[in-house]
Amino acid sequence: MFTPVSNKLRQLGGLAPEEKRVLLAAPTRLREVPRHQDIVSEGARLGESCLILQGFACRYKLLPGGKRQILAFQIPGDFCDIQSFILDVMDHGICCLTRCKLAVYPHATLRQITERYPAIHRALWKETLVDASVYREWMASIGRRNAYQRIAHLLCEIMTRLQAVGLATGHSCEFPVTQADIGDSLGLSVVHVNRVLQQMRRKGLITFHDNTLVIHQWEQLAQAGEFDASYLQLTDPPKHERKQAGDGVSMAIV
Amino acid sequence: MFTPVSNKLRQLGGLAPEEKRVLLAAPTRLREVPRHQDIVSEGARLGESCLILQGFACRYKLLPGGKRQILAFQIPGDFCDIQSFILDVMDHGICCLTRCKLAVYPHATLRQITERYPAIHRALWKETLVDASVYREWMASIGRRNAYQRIAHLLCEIMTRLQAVGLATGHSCEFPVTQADIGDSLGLSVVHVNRVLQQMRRKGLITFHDNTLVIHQWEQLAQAGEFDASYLQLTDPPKHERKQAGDGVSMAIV
DNA sequence: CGTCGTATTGAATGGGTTCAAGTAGCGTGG
DNA sequence: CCACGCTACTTGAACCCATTCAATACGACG
Repeated sequence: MFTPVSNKLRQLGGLAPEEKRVLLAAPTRLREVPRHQDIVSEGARLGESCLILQGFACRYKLLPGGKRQILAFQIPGDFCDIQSFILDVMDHGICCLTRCKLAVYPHATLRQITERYPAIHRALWKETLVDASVYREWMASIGRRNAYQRIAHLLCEIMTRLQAVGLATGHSCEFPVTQADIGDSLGLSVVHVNRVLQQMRRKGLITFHDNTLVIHQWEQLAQAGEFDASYLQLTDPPKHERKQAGDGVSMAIV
Repeated sequence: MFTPVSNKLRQLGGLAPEEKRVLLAAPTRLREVPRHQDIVSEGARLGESCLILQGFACRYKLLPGGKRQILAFQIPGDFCDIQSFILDVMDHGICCLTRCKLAVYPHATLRQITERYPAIHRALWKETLVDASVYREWMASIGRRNAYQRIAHLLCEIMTRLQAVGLATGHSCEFPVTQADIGDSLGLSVVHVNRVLQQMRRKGLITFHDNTLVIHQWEQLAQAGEFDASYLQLTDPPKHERKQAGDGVSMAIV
């Protein structure tokens, strides 16, 4: 069913079959959140964390002036608010870009699991460290790359991450964001995003419409964006068309 | 001796005295690193992690074009490369801004401790989550604030963090960075940093020379930078002149 | 068929960069 | 003691990448 999740679990480093089973049996319920609605809002104090089964979301901050900064895009398999398990108050919101299906993990359950299984504890920690690694790369992008490079880099990142969880076919994937979203994630205006995307299309590097991104010339785009996937900490090189049995485990609530 | 560390430990959330003792007894040796030298270099695979006892450091990335992005400033009490305990390869370097004294924690030791003491495991995880929270705030700053706001925000952050570990007296602290460093941390050119700092000086908001930062008008600067300290996750409100007994624990190797 | 959200285009403006030159402080060595 | 070199800071002027403002186009949807 939710192969992205089992693919993701494989990334999560060194979990034994039993530990994977424990993690998949933990969520107590399924939650659905409609498009453009918060999964978690800034300032919230939570008693549970959510794993994305289906759909796209984004972390974001709203600044006093009304400007928005998107901090990350979250895709199926991401444990999108696991940090609330440790930090009391959310310093940012998480909003659905599409309708999302989530698996809900009560913090009490996570507490029991992490105290009993140090390997799971480490795996969840790792998940947040990979997030942090992505933050760092974005910071470098926003701080030191120009608009063309930033957009190229972002598109390569999205494609690579979706490939890793089996949600891309070749160099094509769903990426349900508006040009305004891209702007808010890279510190650019909508207008300029539009112009740069056109440049890339004219050069034949990409097509991007109907929420579908296709990268026609991976090498050129990756080079333009100085993209090197190592910061994503993917243990397996992203392969296309990988068939995944999910280690024979499946999610209890589904 | 190293009061910043014991102050920091108090932030680290709900550690029992014994657990603090364990953490302080764990480092096997002291390490000193001279100014402008890497504590850890990008690409390194480490067998140990370092806690900063004295001195200032910064995380950074070098981009292919030769540009540099500073990702964070690290101060005494920061567990500056704990992430290498979980992630195999460093995706960025950490460089000393001043001579640094470090307490070295072998990963094997950390492994034993975290498996035995879930609370310490959580505390170390939390440390990295606070780092991530700071990354997010910086991203918002670099992406959506102008030069004046960015610099104001950074100066407020530094002051607040140093206050929290007892390294500021009132609104004055040591901040041993060049204007180029500030530029590289905020995505600005040296020239522009210089001009904005002069603006702030002319308005009487700050003085900043000889590596000493003084904020004369905290309210104005904080407002200009939209600074709200909550993202720093300081459990105690930073108080000046706080005397700290360190819970009667002290570091074994010192 | 009007409306809303998104994409597109042109033109003017501006925040910040880049280039270039000059200044100041400090340690070193002859 | 001064020349020298190094690093950090400062200033002016030209330029440009990206923003802002404003108008238009286009498709989906009730």
